[in-house]
Amino acid sequence: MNLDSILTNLVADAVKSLYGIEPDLNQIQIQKTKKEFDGDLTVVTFPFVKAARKSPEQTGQEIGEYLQKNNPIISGFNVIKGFLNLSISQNYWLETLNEIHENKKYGITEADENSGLMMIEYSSPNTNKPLHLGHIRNNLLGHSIAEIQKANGWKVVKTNIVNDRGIHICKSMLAWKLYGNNETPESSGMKGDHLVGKYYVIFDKEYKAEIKGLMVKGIGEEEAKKTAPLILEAQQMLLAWEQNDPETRQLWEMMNDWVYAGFDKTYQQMGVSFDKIYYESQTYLEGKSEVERGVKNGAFYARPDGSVWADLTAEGLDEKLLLRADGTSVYMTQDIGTAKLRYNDYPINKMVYVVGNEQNYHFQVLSILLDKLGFEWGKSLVHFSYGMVELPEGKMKSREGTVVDADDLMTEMVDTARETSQELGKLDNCTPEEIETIANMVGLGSLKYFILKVDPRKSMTFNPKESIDFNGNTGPFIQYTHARIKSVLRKANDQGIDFSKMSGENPKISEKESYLIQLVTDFPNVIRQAGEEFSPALVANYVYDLVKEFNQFYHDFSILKEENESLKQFRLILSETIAGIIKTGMSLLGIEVPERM
RNA sequence: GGUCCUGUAGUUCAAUGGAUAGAACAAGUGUUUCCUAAACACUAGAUCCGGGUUCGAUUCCCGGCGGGACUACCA
Repeated sequence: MNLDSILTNLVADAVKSLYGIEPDLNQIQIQKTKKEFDGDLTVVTFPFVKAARKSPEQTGQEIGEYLQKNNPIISGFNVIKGFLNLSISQNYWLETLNEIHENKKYGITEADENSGLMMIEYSSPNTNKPLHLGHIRNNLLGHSIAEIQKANGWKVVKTNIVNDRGIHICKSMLAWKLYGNNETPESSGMKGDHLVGKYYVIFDKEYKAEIKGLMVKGIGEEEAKKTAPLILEAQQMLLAWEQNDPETRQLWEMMNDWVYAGFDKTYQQMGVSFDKIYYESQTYLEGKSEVERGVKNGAFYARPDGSVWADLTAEGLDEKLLLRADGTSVYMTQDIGTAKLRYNDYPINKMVYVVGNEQNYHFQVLSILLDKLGFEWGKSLVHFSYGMVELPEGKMKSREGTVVDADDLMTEMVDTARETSQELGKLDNCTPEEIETIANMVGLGSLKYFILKVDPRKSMTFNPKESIDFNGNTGPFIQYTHARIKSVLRKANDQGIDFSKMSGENPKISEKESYLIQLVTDFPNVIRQAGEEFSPALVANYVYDLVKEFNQFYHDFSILKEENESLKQFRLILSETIAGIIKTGMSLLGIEVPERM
């Protein structure tokens, strides 16, 4: 039982016995005492003033006296206006720290056979171009949410739905066929996803030229877009693909394989992985048959031209296309099929889609459609919707070449980390392998932390220059603190100091130190809340807060020089505990922390 | 037009309805006989506007104003 709930019950008892009313537990607010006041925890007494029929000061005084008299963990109190500041006894803090220190999995709830299964879909790339900065946010959020939910006792299946078919990949294929001269990743030395992306850009360029040419001839823009030979040919290709045309299929498989090899490298460097990958080429037919079933039972309707629609006007939405007039499926059709397959494959209790907020409408519709089709889980799907990543100059636009490529960015971050380390002489005693490992941890840690510390719902600005900063609220700052703590612990070990647990008399600890223990006790709550709110940012900001507080303490005291043995022992235990929390917390963000740097 | 999201220091981010709205970066000033100076300390700076609910509102409600997304036979 944590301190908050202990205190809540104590205060409830106090109010009951003093004023004869049973307070609503929600009314009892326990919060950390602000630094400028004495005490550890604060009870807000305004809600009881009416029942007490006394001033806030008197009410606080009475409750404080009652608490101190009746419970040994309250060592003192003071009252300021409606705030009752309580001091918690040192013994309580020391015992708590000991318990936490002994618990190697502190804050983590492991899944057991009764745990629910959560499927988390993230990444979901198209196979026509490499991953960019937007995908990075998606991947990092997806991976981190999976880790956080695991830490909350869920069984988690991470999944990726690869959009490997459709008009977009036909565009790359067509351009490669027309202009590619049989170029391959081997012949060009390019990473496969980048090579395919190159042809996607070429298609776009040539297509635009055709549109322009048609418009010169006096054809309207809309008409030109629809009738340009390249787009007609791409559409033809999609049809040929759906009809299993061998040549088209072969080209498609070859180019997709290039892309997958490229993606694998990117995922590996980013440190994300999947338990199960679905391909739309394998799920879209399932969607088609589901849609046809919907037409039969009246959930959807066909128009004279053969296209199939869902009428959602009753739900306050528009009509939604589900199958084109030519019988090909659209995005929504595929998501219906994929959902069905997934629920056939796994006993899913909760389905989470990590997809950008530009698709809020899509998932609103998907939820309704699945419900209409009779899937009882349709209504309860979670769209974990995150905001866009923008650059200081504005939005990323592939046309204007302002897209930040994922591979380039990661390389740049690691390079910068390596250079900075070397400039500072940090890695002078390391082997080249060690230098690489640390540069990777720091460079990627910097990038990941920069992105994950922001509330996912908000759109964020990514400034490449600032993200490589290693000071302040950054990944490297946290990693650095961890490395320093580890360094102290190593030296203590070398000196033969035993800090496996407290022994001897309890030392007298400072207010700063009890505050640190208090922060430590928050960790499990932070994990729980981060899981409920789907917010890695809560974990990130908590860890930073802990590290910052610790750093201040760390510089005011000299741990190893401390004369008092029990105090030295206590400080080492506190340090080790905090290092453990930093490591666990950062691992929930998918960030590694080095032992030295 | 409709639906949804969002507005906090110069900038990037915080703040279950609670005390004097916190950090970081950028600017300025200090601190290395010391466990790692990728650090620490100090100085200056903000809730878009107007109502309402409340003992108390950055937070909740209503109305403006600003920014964004969606409202495709693209995925």
